[in-house]
Amino acid sequence: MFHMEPEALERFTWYMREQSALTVMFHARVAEQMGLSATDEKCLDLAMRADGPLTAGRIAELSGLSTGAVTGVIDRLERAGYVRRVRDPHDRRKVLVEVTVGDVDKFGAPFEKARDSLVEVLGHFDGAELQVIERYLQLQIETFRKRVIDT
Amino acid sequence: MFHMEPEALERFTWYMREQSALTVMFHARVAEQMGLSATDEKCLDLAMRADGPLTAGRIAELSGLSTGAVTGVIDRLERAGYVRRVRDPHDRRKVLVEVTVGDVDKFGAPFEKARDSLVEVLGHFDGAELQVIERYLQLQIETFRKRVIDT
DNA sequence: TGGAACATCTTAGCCAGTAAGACAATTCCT
DNA sequence: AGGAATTGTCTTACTGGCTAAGATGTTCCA
Repeated sequence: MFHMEPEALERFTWYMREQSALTVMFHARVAEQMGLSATDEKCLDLAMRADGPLTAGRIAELSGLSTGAVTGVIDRLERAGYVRRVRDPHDRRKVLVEVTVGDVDKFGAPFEKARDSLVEVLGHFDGAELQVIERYLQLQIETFRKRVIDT
Repeated sequence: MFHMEPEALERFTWYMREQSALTVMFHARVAEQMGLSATDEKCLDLAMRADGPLTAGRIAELSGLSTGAVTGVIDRLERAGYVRRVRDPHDRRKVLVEVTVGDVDKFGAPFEKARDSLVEVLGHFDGAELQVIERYLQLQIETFRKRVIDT
């Protein structure tokens, strides 16, 4: 455990904040590019990052929207061709939201640009350094989720 | 320059994506905690991260909202006590939006938790490793802004 | 000085959001 | 097994923020 000077912590806080703002802008770009509202893109992202298909109700929970709003979201996503409604064969009350776009990472210029810039950034580091960065990212995600989101 | 295996790139892409989703959730938490909509919080964040006070019009540009919408945003932020309207003495058409909350980082539990988890994460690295991470963050922010946002 | 350009605010109309309840399927309980 | 309670989604009525267009007040410049 290394003790950190206050100025260093301040710098890192600034990085976090900056990264955070850029991320919000990025999502706005992606949504615009895909012809979706921020809300719809957010829900689509949830559906894509999930293991299996999500139910409409689960999307409501995860997104914080009402179930009625989610009905509208899925309507629009379905009309735009990004997802498909499938009734759950085991419980026919449920509606499974299946993402129909094979590889959405390939969808839209912002994703490609993001991927490119990631490659460019990582190209500046050697193997040992990449290990440090990877450890940092894993720890950061895990800790942030545990301490900030899941509470 | 180090050549990267495809699986490693895939892992890093996943980290980016995960971080991105967590960030969006974080902003939602902050907004909720402050009693603001996502839009209002986004605009307040813009005003806080700027060097000097922003004009209403500049906030419209940066946020992508119409000027009419920004009028409403500032109304709500002002009523909630986060900002104050000040007419620009040099150009009295302009409205400068002054953030009135001294240190907004101290505002709300989510910010504190985020700060705590940052300290916790960084505590797992020694000085040399922190330098690598800092270099990574700087490069990441700079590259991402240049390649993804400013185009 | 008078008109064009500019910055913000106001207004009307629209669309997405919530809350409450309807409908359909499932589960529980006796 | 059969009716009641529960669950999951959709529908409806209503609210509120957003856009577009125009009004108002200010500055710039010929």
